[in-house]
Amino acid sequence: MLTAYRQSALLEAATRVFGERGFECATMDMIARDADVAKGTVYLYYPSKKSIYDAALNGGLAALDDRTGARIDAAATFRDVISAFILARAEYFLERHDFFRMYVAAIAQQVMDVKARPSEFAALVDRQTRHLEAAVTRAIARREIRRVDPGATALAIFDLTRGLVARRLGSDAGADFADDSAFLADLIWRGLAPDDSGRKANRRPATSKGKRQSRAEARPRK
Amino acid sequence: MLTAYRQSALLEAATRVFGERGFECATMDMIARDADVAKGTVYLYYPSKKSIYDAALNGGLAALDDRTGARIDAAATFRDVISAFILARAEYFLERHDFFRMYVAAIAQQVMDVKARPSEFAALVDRQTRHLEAAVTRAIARREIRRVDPGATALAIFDLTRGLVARRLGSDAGADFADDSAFLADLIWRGLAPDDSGRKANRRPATSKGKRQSRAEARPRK
Amino acid sequence: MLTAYRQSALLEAATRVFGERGFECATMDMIARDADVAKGTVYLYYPSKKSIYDAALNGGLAALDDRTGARIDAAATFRDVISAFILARAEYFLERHDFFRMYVAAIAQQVMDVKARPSEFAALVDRQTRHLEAAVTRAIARREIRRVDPGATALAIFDLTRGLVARRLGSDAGADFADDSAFLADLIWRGLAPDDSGRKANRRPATSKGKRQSRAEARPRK
Amino acid sequence: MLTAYRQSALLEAATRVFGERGFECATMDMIARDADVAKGTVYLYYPSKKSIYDAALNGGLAALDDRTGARIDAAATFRDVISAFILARAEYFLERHDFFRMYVAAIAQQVMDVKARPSEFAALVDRQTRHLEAAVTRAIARREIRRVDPGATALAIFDLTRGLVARRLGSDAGADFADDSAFLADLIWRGLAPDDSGRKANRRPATSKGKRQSRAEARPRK
DNA sequence: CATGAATGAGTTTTCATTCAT
DNA sequence: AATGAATGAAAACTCATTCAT
Repeated sequence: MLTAYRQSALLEAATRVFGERGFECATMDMIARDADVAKGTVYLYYPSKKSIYDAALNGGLAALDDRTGARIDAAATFRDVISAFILARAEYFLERHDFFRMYVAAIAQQVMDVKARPSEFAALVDRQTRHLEAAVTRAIARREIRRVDPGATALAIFDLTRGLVARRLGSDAGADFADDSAFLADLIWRGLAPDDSGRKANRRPATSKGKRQSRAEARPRK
Repeated sequence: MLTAYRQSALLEAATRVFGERGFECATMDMIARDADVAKGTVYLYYPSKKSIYDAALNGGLAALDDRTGARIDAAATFRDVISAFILARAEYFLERHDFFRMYVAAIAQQVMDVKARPSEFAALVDRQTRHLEAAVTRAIARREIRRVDPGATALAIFDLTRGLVARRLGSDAGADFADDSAFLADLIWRGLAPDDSGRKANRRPATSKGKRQSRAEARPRK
Repeated sequence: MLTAYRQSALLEAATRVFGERGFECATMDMIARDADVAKGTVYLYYPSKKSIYDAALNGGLAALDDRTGARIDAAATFRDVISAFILARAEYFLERHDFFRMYVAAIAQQVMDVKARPSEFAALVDRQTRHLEAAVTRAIARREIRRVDPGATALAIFDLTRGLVARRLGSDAGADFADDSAFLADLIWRGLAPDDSGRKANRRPATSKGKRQSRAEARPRK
Repeated sequence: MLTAYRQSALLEAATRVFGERGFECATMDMIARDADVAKGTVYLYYPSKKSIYDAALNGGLAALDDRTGARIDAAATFRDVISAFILARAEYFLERHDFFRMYVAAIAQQVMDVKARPSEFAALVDRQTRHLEAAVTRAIARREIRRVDPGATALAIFDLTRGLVARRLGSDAGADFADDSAFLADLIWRGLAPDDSGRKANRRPATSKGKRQSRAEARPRK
């Protein structure tokens, strides 16, 4: 159906425009023009500005999630999981600059709306770390890494990845991206190494066990 | 002078309003009302919405910088530097929720405006990691930590701190904040431990030396 | 022919929709949906929104007129004419709420458009009182009632009927409708009784003779 | 205060525009232009199109009510009450054509919105017949007129007046207005005359007593 | 210095009408 | 004949900014 084509063309246009100007500064007219249709046509497919925004954001996020999840599952060791997570996300975002911008803005928005009711976006963001968290748990069980809080660890990897991508997008170059991601993967891997033999730099044997709530973007699990 | 008083009252009001609604959704009227002056009065002190926004943002950022810098300088060991950085920033932000929200939105905005000209804000953000970067360099020289890229390391710590605070602000709880920050400090510290004796989890001796540009929020220094 | 069927189905749908929402708030889409055809199809039968509106309005009005005329003609005495007029109209409107709403709105609209060119609607409304007016004239000739201005009298009966129906439609009850219509018929009948013998409440022997223009909804006949 | 001046100038402009085009077709821009202010200025005084409409309608209605009430109270006999009611209203409306048009449209609208919740407008319309109804009740007690349903009677007078004015506004002339109103007053007066001696045209001694709900525009009293 | 009324450009959204299929 | 996707003009409402007092 042509409808499907229009729908996705509009979503792409919306991602472009929202990514470049942000929700408030984007206008429906810009989106329409970008998609080469008249303003009214956009409303044939999405009933409001908010709805096309949500569709673009959640759609992109779901795709990201699939990709990340698949890569994590394909990783043999936890060392590979870390790299897989960082690289999968970084690659996805680097392919889709505009979507990344929307994404960052949406995360920021979430921090703003303190009392926001649990949105689909929040749920998707949450899912993002879930996979990683599960991998951390498995790695602990396999003694690949020391006993750490899986949630906090997943979030740390998540935050580092986000920072990495943000910086890469800002700078024109992408040359030393491999170095940077390798550095982060290495940093985490070392930071999670099991407490063996005589290590000095090793206080606080981990964090307390009671804390499992620290969630992706901080929303309690339910 | 009364002028100074007004100026700062307006800045506080602006921080409150911008923090709660974001730049676009905040109105000059809200700010004026919050500061208990007439709308026109705001324009006596700041020539535009953007200008009062910038003043509020940069003012808060400068204060944060001072505080962070002082705490870092007071730290004896690098282990303490890490904690000092995380705690100084977290405390500042937790005291000033509204400012943190402005800050996060501003960072996001920066990611959005790809072609943004170097702003004062960008410069200030940059300065934030400078102090930390210098501390990393010193720690390497003192053999406290292994040879890593100081810039990348500083940014990693920076990103982790930001994520920590964002999560803390989102959730109502603040109980396990100490745990979380300790976990992160520990993770980094371990991750930076010198390569001694027989450690296994240790590939890639560091990252290449040529890369010093990876900057806070990624803009090349000028 | 199917064409005729479609045409009348559309008219019914239009009456329903216009009656419920008014001309401005009704949309062609609603009418099409109500008639179970596509939007474009409506335009195959009526060239514009206004035209389908007019067709629905004038069609309903013509039917009303036929019905009222027949009932008046069947009445033996003028007393019966009054009742026939009131009841014929009231019954018709009560059967077709939506049409009555259209009708009322159209009357109001006519009052609004001061400079409106003589419309078909105006002519039809005019015809409504003509029959009644003729009956009044005959009744006067037969000495059933005193010498009154037939036009003014017909309009008075017309107005009272309209008010009665409007009130009946607004309230849910329909119980005391018979009472109300009887009351009105009686009021008029008494008001028109010939000046005989010793009646006291009887000043001003009628109204002047020159005035025949007072027309239904006030437009001079042409 | 200038504010009061603006407020009433806007109300006048609104009455003019709403009276000429109706609620839907009137635009805020027209009102603003008519009042010689910018579009935004209207919103300084009235928060929405609906609100300025309501203010204009209810304001005009309240003034009408005051005027009518005063005139009725000043009437000595019930014969005078009838004339007073008709004339007071007719004069008011003839002075304010635009308001009358708004009024008629509002009444029509009420018929449309079957399920409309009791509006201020409905209450004001109701009040209009209350005064008259009370006068009818008094007249019955004084044996000036026969025993009729006061509510129904008041509404009949109300409807006749409305019809009269509507017709007068439509036609250019106003010449025979005195005649017409006198005719109506006479018609009603005769129709209400007490049942004395030997009158023929007199069936149904009035209407049943149980029916007091028939309300102006049909809303039950409370 | 302070005020707050006034402005009007700019945004979202609706819907009658057209026209290719 | 019938469809329904596309159009774009029009309208309510917002708000940064100005300026007379």
